[in-house]
Amino acid sequence: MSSPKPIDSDQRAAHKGQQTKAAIVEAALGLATQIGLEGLSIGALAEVARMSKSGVFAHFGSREELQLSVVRAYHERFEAEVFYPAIDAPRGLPRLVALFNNWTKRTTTEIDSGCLYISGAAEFDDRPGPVRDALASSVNTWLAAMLRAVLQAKEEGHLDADIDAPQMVFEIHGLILALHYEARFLKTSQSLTHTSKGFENILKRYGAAGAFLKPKTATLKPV
Amino acid sequence: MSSPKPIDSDQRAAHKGQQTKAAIVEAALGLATQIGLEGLSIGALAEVARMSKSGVFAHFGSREELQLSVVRAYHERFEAEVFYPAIDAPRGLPRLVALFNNWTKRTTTEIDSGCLYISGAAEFDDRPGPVRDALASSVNTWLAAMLRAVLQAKEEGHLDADIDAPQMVFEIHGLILALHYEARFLKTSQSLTHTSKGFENILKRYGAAGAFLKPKTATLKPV
DNA sequence: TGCAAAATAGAACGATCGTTCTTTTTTCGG
DNA sequence: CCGAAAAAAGAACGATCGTTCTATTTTGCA
Repeated sequence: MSSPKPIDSDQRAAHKGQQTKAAIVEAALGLATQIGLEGLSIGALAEVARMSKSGVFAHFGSREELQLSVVRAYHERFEAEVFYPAIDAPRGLPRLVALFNNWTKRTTTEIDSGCLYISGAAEFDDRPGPVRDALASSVNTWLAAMLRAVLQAKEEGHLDADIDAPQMVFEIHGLILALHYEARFLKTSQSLTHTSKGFENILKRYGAAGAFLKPKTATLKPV
Repeated sequence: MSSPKPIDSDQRAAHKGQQTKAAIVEAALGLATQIGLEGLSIGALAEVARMSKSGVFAHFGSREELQLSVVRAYHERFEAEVFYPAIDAPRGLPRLVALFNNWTKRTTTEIDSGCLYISGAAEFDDRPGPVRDALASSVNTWLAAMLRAVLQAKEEGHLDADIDAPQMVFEIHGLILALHYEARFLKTSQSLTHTSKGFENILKRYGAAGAFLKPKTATLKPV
């Protein structure tokens, strides 16, 4: 019908509005990981972004849509930082280990900033709506990826054939949650060590041969 | 000096003010576990308690003091429900198992209401102040009790002599956190089963003989 | 039973919240 | 480089927040 509209919904040839919107979401992501999605206020965000309240608001139309944008941005970042780098590792146990190590590394980084999937779960655990759905969907996607990695490690013979894969993912998830809790809230110093050791224990119990853990100070020893 | 003042700081011969204050804290506890300590507003609390805002406020003098009262009340309840019933169990592994089972049971109950130690950690993890201190102190007290139970089980010979006790407590803590997260937020159905199985796995790995887990449907089988 | 003290209510405050509306500024293709 | 469209700013709204002050009601001992 009309003249060629800009089809780009993301980066390329981005108009001014899309650029500043991305910058706002970036700032909002920083605020939300620190003070939570619920604590994220448009006024405070405008101050950080050096804009007017209404200028910020216009990009989203509602606070809920802003929160959804933040969740989506966090999801993308999590994918790019934890998931994608790990699928370079060989299918099976190496990939599972890579996923866990990336997850641990990211959680360790987030000791200062906070994890949106954890703070968001606490804030929205009985507050139905699109934000809760988006958060839960992201987390479930990630846990499903972990489950897939475990199942593949089983198929490849890197783990015992009779293991309960969801059980293993649950235990791994617990390690990460304990790491975040004790390191960020309780400021326990040994949390990272406990997490690594806990993962080793899990691997052993589920039949992984050898030490597959790859701390950043040690070299990887393949089987 | 003066005439005999009422020495009672708690229940006995409580004046009207202390009674209603207890009732307010009770209501506040219910609100806070659902919507969080930060979400707890005096207006909403007054409505639940069927009182005026200022009437509620007068009992605490500040919102922060109200939050502290809620944390203290939660601590007492946690102690009464999880800790004290377990010290009836024999020192060593039975007591450790009892502590864990009580913890799990309480967390399961809290799937509908929420755990203040978990939501509070997410809300106050980088918000310094008395509320954060009170929360962290309570949690540390509880984790120290768990550590003590593990050490005693080691002394009694119920666990291997060379185990890393803080490591074991960390892993157990992870199970509870994963139970709360997956059951309350993700609404995963198998969470409780995964928690029990995870505890069995931990017990085995740390050298506990026999099945010490005591689910409510099965009978306890002592060694 | 009377009366001071304690407890509760009521009204109002400044601040901040999300949102709407209007106006001004900036962008960018013809 | 002009002018329509997009983007940003500004002001104001009703609501709610924690808190303060004053007035009213209730309590409980002498």
